Amino acid sequence: MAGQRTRRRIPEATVARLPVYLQLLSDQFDAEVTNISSEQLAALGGVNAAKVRKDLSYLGSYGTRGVGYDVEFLIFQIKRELGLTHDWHVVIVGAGNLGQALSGYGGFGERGFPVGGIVDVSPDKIGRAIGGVRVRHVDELAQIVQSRDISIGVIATPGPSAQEAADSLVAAGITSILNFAPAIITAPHGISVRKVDLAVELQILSYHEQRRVNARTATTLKAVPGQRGRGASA
Amino acid sequence: MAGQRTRRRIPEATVARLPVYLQLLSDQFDAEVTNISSEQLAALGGVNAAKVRKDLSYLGSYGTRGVGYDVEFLIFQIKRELGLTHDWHVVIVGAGNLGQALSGYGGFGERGFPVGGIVDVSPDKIGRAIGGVRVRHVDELAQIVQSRDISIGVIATPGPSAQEAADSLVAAGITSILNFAPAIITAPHGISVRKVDLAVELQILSYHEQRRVNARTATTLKAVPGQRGRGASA
DNA sequence: ACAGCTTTGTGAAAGCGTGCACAAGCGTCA
DNA sequence: TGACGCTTGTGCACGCTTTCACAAAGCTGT
Repeated sequence: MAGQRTRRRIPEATVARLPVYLQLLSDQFDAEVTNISSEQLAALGGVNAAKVRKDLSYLGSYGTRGVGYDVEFLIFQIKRELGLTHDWHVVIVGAGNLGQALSGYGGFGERGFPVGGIVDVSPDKIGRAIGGVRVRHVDELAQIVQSRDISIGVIATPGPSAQEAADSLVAAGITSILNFAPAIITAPHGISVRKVDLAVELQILSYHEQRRVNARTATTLKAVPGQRGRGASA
Repeated sequence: MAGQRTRRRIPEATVARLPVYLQLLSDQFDAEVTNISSEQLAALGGVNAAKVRKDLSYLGSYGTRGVGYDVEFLIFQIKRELGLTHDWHVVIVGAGNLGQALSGYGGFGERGFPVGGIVDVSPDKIGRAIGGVRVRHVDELAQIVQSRDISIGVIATPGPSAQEAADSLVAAGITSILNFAPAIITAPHGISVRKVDLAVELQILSYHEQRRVNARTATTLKAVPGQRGRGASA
């Protein structure tokens, strides 16, 4: 029965891992592997096997004890659960460096998210074609969204314009937003928002590098005495 | 590696939020706000005020009760903790679509992570200049890394080449890797690895869209909207 | 049919992260 | 100087996530 899909709620942490399993399984499928155990899949993904099994168990009991999982069938089930049985067109707001980079990079279309439109406000960007898609004015957003039944918007504007872009997307009828701009945006309840900030990722790495350096100098100096309180090292 | 440093360890979840606070505080500083309360900062970031205070408390006791935090001082402390008191050059492996997009996008340099080099294996890419940096052969990686004292590498190759790229980076002396390729890579213990997969983010959004659609068709039977978005409220 | 080996699916425990609630501390003003 | 109002810093409880451990279940060979 088809109506069973909404009954179980999949934890957010699991949802975030399903695409990874899908990726790994697709690689295996291409390598003509037809069956895989949770242990093998865990090794490929660098995670714990029990976690893999628990994650997959949210989809249903699709494994065979003593054998493992059928690769092709599991791929199908994950795709179904993630809603990847059809393409989702996306619309990109912002045709600057980042927007051009994102739409020029073919990765979206290849993975089931073709670019259905790009909009900007700047007259000297409108009309240009990027990655085969013509840049249109942001006022046409609602029309673009409706004509292609688009529900996912990508924000690739500069930080200060991000909230405005989000408001436009919501007004146009978008229900999910992927925000690449370095700014926090707010959206009405019921709209899914995710943020990817390339600089933030680098800053997190920087923190670990920083600690590495600190640890190294601290080891050289051996135990630094005193320094009571905090914020001593400058 | 020597025994675990007992210097205060900041939880990973907090480390991931510090760059966000930094961003917000910088905006406030530009707007000439000199003092801010945890409540205000929380509102800007769409998070809980207690979380903000707890996060900031890992840096030290830099707030003033009854008053709040000094914006400029807090910016400095976060930067210090994240190791952002100086620029970190990065080297990009892969000069294809994604690599070109990343280095052409000025966002890295602006935020303290200038591109110190780009390498590829393809002869027809080597020698070309992208975003002011000349593409060199991957064999020159170690030399590039050492001459500029680079410790962060960015992988922008196709998925199948990602592990090879990672191995090259590690061999060249890199200690942190940001992986944009759609593949899981493994690195020796002690190397920090982070993965950003644009398609994965979209797939997570797709899951929520999928549920929305299912929920809508199911509302004919049940009147439970059960909406769960991410991100902030106003 | 059964013994032995493999692997799943899942309770239960342990580990983290989040948010509440409040005492402690600081500034202000009479 | 003392009382009052505001905000930080943090103990504690709760909920989500991860990991362990093992019974249930399937396959193979005798």
